[in-house]
Amino acid sequence: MSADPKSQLAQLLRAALQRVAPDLIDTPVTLDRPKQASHGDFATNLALQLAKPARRNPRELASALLDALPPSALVAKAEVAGAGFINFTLASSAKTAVVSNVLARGEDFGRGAARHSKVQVEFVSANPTGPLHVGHGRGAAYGASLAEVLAFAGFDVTREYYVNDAGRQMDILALSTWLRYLAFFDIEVPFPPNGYQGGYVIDMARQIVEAHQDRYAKATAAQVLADAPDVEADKEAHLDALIANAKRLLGPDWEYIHQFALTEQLADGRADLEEFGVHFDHWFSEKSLFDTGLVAQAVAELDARGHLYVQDGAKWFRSSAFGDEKDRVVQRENGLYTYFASDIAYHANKYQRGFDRIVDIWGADHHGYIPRVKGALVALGLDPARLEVALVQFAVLYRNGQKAAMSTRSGEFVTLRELRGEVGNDACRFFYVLRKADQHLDFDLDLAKSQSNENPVYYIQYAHARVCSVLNQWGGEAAELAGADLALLAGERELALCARLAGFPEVVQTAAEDYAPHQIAFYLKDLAGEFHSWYNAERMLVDDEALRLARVALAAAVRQVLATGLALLGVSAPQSM
RNA sequence: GCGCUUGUAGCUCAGUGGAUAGAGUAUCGGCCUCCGAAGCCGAGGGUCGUAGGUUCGAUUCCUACCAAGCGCGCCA
Repeated sequence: MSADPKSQLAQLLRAALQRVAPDLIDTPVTLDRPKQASHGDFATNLALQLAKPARRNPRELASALLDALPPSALVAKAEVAGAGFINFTLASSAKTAVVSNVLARGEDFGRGAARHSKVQVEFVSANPTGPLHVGHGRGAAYGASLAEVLAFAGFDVTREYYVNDAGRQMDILALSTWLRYLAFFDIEVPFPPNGYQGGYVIDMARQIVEAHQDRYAKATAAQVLADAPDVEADKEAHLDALIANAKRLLGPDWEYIHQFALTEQLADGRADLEEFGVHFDHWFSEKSLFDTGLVAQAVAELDARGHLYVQDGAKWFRSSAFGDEKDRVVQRENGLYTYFASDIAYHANKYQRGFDRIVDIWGADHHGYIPRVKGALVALGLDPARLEVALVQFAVLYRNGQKAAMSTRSGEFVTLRELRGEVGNDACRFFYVLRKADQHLDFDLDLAKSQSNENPVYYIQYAHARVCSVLNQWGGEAAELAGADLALLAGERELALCARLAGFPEVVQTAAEDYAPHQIAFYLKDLAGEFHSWYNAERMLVDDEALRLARVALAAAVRQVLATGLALLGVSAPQSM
């Protein structure tokens, strides 16, 4: 069979359209899978679409189309229904053919044709200033699943993590680490309230003590606090003064502390993500953009194109001319580039690397940032349509029915590691992608922990394990299944399962187009449900040899698609559980 | 105040310019001498935020309003 039933049907309809209304041949032919079984396997509203331009009664048009439909062994029944729908019921053989198709293609069933289109997906990109928390977890799960789905749909995908290793936040982490280190030598500087409070900072300080003893402790508390504004008056200025003092007092050693903290946190995050099944092809350093001069270059390019102006000593990008609500600073009065400037350079660099499509996955609180980045791209003469920003709402944690505070600086957060440890990687990955990314996610910790066995992921995994168990008891060779007489799969549930399997490639494509891996999750729930239903209603390992082979073949096909789909979501497909 | 997003069953959420709007959970009632009961079958539960508009047809698209979340720094 050269094409799937859906596209064959569409071709038949176009032929009928050519004969009934040749002047309206451009009317798009759409085929839906009706919700109700009584409406057949596919339905089209073609006649309803044609009714107005053709100025004819839709039901009359529908029957004219039916009369003009070329005969095909594919269609068992075709009828006009409702206001003017045409409902098709496929021949059983056309429905069951999917079983042999799945078994023949194996893990490639559902894979889209290679598109030679390079897509970059950038996600997580959390500041390496502390452990990843549950909010990052959602971005990680979403990004990783989306990247898998895009790759499976046929795109050439690159996964990237943008490391913010150049900014003030890293300085704050380095300072925090050093202050904790000094405390080991009784040099007590009151810890700034806006420093990083987490215990991991103390751990890093201890490591430095163990490796280098008092080497970095040649300072007094008074020196560290010299000329710093009062914390109460301005805690940010206070913090900046401490950072400046630390840099001066430590000299070249500051770089060591800074680098140590960065390396440590990056390695920790990386290990965390790897354990979560989230892999990256590239770790792109923000600092490298400065070292290679790309930031200065991007700003100079904007300047050369006449999109910058100086006001109050700072350089502004005229982003309001490109749809942003106001202009933005790219270089501060003190000469330092803003984060926005390095982000412009970063995105210009993404374009230079030749990606056909660039997907940025951001926290939804950054939505206001989109117009200025796209504006900068336009200003640089780049096509903004190639950049797509997918927003992920933060997960709001609930503990004991209360919203849990979540702040990296205060150290009050639930880490991704904790969550994974208590809920399990599979349930975690699945739970995260079980809803649309741009929807708020209420993550009830108590529920997730206490009722983790009720997570729907087990429902799907259980279906997979059940098939595996049956296959084991059947004991035959996979090759035998190719000889199954699929015509014996005539039950209502069996045909429904076949139809569901046949829909998998479409689900993959729409999930990729909509950046919506949750569609895979819902599909798998449906597939598992229909399998469980069939399993309870019919026995597979029956005495009749031919029937047994046909049913085992169907079960094996279900197992394959469950395994493929779960893999796209980064969830394991256990043989037993 | 302006902008973006969201409002669907008690709760958590899918869904779609089409036909009688779905699932999980919770509640109630059934199903293991038979391939795994982490399962299945059934029941109840809805003005799809409100009001207009476009359409043969709107829960879906448009407008206004109401409510919630987020964003409006020479922070990142």
